Amino acid sequence: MSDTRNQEEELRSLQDTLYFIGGKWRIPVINSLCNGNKRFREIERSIPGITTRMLSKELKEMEMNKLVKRTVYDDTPVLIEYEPTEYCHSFGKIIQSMIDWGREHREVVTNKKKSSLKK
Amino acid sequence: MSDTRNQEEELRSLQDTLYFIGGKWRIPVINSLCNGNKRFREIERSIPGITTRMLSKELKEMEMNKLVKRTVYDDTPVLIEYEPTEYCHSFGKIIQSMIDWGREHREVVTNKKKSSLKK
DNA sequence: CAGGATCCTGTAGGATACTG
DNA sequence: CAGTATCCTACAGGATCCTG
Repeated sequence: MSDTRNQEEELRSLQDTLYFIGGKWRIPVINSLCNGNKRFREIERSIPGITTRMLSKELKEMEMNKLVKRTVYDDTPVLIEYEPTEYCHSFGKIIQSMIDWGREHREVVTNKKKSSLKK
Repeated sequence: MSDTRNQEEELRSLQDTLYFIGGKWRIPVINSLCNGNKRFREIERSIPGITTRMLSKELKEMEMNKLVKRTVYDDTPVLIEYEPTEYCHSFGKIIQSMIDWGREHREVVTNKKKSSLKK
């Protein structure tokens, strides 16, 4: 119950979450799924810049980690749908607050981008 | 006002925030500062694994971006203090929800780590 | 204590082309 | 449509040692 212990535990929880977020695309993909996109191309189009390779990897990992459910309907042509699990949705609140924060601080962040590393 | 436009705007805000989070250490550093750590070594010790090089870079960037205020008190030996700005604090809520999420999903995330990529 | 300077490497992730 | 397969590289970030 010492303060140090508390901070350690906080930090661990925090780093778990950071680890979970992982790469560049995890969050946008979760967001897209939570917005109702289900088909591979549909998700792809909703995230400008992502490549099929990256999306494919993300979805595979997310399936392994029970973040999405992949369903194959095989009427020809094959139809495949991805759906976010509850676990996935549980992350939605954080994403929403990230969106809000980003919106609120648009200018600041934008300025930062501009002045980034110019020598 | 179309739905697509909204989603685009959401995504932009989200990616701004993600960009802001940036590297591996930004969030832990903000967290440490918000927990009241002020001295370089103090911050360093509160974040196991970080190197002086990384902390130094983070703090410098954060100062440039008005996330911290650096104050030099020059009684010998020189004393230096870092303090989070309001802007920095504004990110605190998100960090807190990350901590909560991480805590709540500890097992899941932990299992994920273990089973990560073993062929 | 508060950092700076160097050297080095892994790997995330981009580009591109192909398949059933 | 729904992905796989290759090839390739920039750069984030680790390890180490040094300085005022």
